[in-house]
Amino acid sequence: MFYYQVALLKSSLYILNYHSLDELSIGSVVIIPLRGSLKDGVVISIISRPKFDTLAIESNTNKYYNLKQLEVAKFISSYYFSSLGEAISLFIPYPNIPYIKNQSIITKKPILSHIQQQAYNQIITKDKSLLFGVTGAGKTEIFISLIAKMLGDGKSAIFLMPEISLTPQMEKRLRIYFGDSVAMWHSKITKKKKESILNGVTNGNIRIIAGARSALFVPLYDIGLIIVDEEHDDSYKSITRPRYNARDVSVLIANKIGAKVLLASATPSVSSYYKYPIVKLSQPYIKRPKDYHFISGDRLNSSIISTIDRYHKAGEQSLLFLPTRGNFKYLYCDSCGKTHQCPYCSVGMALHRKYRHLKCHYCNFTQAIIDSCSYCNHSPLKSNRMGTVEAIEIISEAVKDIEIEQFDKDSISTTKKLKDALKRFETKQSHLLLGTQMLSKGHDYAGISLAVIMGLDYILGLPDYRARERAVSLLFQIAGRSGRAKKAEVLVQTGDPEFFKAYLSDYEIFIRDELIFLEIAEYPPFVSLARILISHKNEIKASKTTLDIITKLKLHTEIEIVGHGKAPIERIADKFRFNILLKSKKRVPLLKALHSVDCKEIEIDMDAVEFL
DNA sequence: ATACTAATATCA
DNA sequence: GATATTAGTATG
Repeated sequence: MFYYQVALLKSSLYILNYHSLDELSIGSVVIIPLRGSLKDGVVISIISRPKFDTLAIESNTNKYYNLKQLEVAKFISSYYFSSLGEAISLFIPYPNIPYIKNQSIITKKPILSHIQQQAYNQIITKDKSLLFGVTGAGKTEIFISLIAKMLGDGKSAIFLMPEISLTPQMEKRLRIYFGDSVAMWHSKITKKKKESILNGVTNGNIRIIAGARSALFVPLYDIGLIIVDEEHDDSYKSITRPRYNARDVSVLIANKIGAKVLLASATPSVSSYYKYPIVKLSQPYIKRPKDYHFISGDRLNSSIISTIDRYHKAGEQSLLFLPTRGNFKYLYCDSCGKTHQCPYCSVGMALHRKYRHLKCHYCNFTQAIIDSCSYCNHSPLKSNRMGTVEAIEIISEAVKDIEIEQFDKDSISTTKKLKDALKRFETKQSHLLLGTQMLSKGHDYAGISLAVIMGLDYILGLPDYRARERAVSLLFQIAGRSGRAKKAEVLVQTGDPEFFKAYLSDYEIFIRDELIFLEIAEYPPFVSLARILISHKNEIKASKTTLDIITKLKLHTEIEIVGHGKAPIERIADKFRFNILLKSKKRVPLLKALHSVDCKEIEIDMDAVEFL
């Protein structure tokens, strides 16, 4: 009889013990009984007979996790505070059949400019590097050359992008060089398609996996290179357990399997700039100067509208960025000043005019539009904050014959809608791209002569130690979308133009300044930072739990409790929320302290990027 | 005392 | 995550 520790897949449960008459290898995916039903588990280790009676493993499957996958999963579970089963579940197991592979594939290669070739030569000698190159400097050709080299060496490669919406465009470019040896992988790929891709991987036809976070966990054979494009993007951080950062885990995996890792961005994160060797790609193909203009205020005012109008009249296309999402508009009362809030969350109910209802963006509670104040009964209610929908209405009214493309999560919900919107813009059927974050995410649009950026002050004011980094990087990303083909104007709305002006010529100057600031203020990358989120239906209980945890944490002298209290969003889905923010010069004591309070009702967010 | 629901503990 | 167990509370 053999006894085993088994981690349960997709379960927050800790490791359980089972027995089997068969000798099973570590990493085997097995079926086990638990409370009368059958579950998937993974054999973690062989143990001697436990003191209690065990149940028998129901059956073995023909899938297994290899030791490297298990090691990485163990790290993820202990560093990001999830169960081992949850961490292993990120990975796709290997099938128990031999891989047919390892032959060298010769592909087409792009022709590199002298500058690109120099960058390539530097990257090829390093196991980790950060490619720092402005938008349009030709990073993609370098990626392709590196991947081609890997295929030539009989290895495979992973290419990560922060968002699914970026994959179609990159797929096109990769297919030109790699044809069917590249496959796209993300959560929207159908089960059937995924099966066929995994087939392709085992029979050696597919050697490159490109896609979002989950692409990192596809069981490729002999991975030689992991590329993390737009590495500064916070979308790489998972907001559900395990709360891992795919960029950081990429570096870890590359280390473990001896692969090369390349991070890349036009606006690298301050922390990656600090941590990794930089390869600069400074000269854009074609140097296009940009004209920056600054205006004050926080509304869509006449000077913004008249500028858009001027460009439209001249037959030029524009882009307008708003910080807040689609229908992010609240109802508020002119008389008592209160905002109409969700009954279950301490956030305003967003007005969705298209569907004529109010919706909570946190718990999806929906109700009909109300017309009098629920506190003082005053009517009518007013709506504030500019949403994309209202901005489009205002501009359509003011600018004659302008066709506007709403470019946000509410309207661009599918790949097809994205493609269609970009197509209309490309063929000049539409003249203005108006949207949120999505506009900043590396979609390629040629021929934009004017970029208008609103709401930077709102971002600067967020309760986040990276607020400045987010604002400046956003400005660079949006500005980078314009002037690909000709000289462009960038209109920036902010109350603090001096702050931004200092950095316009070079993002690196900002990074250096920010590093000095972060070192003095003792924030990452100079310390480790973690957030504990406590949430409970009963506010008193949540508050008490918070204080209990703090008492426990105070026993640990090597960590600092930065602060604690109600979360900026006090209540979500009828649960009261409290935050504790912790930091430590050394990562190990912080992890140790956090493991000492690890309990079920709380969520620990290591290297948190969101503080709401 | 009993019946029901909500909160909590436990699973090998 | 599902479910057995316990605590909590309304009811007669």
